[in-house]
Amino acid sequence: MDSVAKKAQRYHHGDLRPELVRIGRKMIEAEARPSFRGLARAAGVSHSAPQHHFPTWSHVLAACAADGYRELSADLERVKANYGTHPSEALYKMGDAYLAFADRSPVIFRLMFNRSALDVRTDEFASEASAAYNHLVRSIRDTDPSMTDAHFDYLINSIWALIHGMSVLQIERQICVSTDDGQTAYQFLRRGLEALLES
Amino acid sequence: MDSVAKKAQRYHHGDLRPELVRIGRKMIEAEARPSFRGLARAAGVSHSAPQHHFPTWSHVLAACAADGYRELSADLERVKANYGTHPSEALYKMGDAYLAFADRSPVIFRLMFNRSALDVRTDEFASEASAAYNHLVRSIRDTDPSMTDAHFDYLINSIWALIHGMSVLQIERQICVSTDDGQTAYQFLRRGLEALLES
DNA sequence: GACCTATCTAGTCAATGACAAGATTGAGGG
DNA sequence: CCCTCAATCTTGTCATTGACTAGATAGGTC
Repeated sequence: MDSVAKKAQRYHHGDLRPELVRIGRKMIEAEARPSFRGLARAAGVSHSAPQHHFPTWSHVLAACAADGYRELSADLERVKANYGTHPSEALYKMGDAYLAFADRSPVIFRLMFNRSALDVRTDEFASEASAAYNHLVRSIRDTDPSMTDAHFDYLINSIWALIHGMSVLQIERQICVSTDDGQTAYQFLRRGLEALLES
Repeated sequence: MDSVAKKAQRYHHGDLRPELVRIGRKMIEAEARPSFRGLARAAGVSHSAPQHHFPTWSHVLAACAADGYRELSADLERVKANYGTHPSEALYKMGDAYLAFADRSPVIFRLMFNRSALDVRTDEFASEASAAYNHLVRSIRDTDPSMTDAHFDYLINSIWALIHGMSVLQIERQICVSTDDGQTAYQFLRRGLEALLES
């Protein structure tokens, strides 16, 4: 009997919260109607056991969204570590990592940017979201450390908007390519980022 | 007794479907947990009356999303009518109209770009979405009728991504302004569009 | 006027979210 | 080592929900 099933047989799971987040992320991604009780079933515990870790289903969604930001942060950090000495290239590759994350986890990605669905505000969510954002901030600062605050404001908002928007269009399957020269969302994104950095 | 209440007293409502979409849009925007039965109550009919117009709740969501596209199209068309002789200016103002629509109806806006939540595909939704998109297509074509298809592909995707992304950041309250010179999302958007059009 | 179809009402059932009460167990202190 | 307390679980309950069904009403057409 594997470890998970064995744990399910014990009264005290011992590590239920992180397990619920891990299973929750999968369910939210894969099922049309993920639910609190479905999550409990998938974790092998009684229907209200998760409520001792998450008061409501909205708290589960917030925890899963925070976990999404955690993963996105790790992706962005890894890219920066590889291209740290080429700030513009780092930014293009961070955009690509953002696109790839959205492709891998489209439902969580949408949830991460849906303050109406996340009707609970948790510190965990806020701090993870902020950490991810700060990777982008530092990367843009690195492209020109002497830029004015006003120009930085323009760049951070327009660059993030372009990266985020391209990710949304991609997961909504709205990227339009009429020629057959193999242009991709990443190539459009890169050219757009180059244009914004030059402006 | 007003017309709506009078209709509610009759057995045959007579115009229930459009009424359900109108009420549904309001509910989806205003309530944390809009539901099929809540919609029926708000319309003053029995709990399963709406099912004769919408087989499932997902069909209600799809109809409301299509209605959102209908309204967005009207906004974009109105802007084009006013700035038709200045294609670039028309594009900037269409971006502003897009931002304004997202501000007015953030929940519907998110729903319109959430293929996972819209697990039914209706012809109505597809045609209204396509009509809205085509306003953008024509507007970009108008800025330079001689542009190549490959350049057009780059422009339509990056411009739409920038406009959409800026709208998402705005309704998620993520537009960051560190200076107090009154810069707005529209100003960032406009500068970004200028940069993309010049690239 | 009869018939048919569209559109409604009323009912049913399984699943759900949230809440409550009690059971189990792990950790800490005496 | 034992006791206590809190954390974490199980079981149960209730109102509401989505989807489905059966029957009632009424508008349109022939």
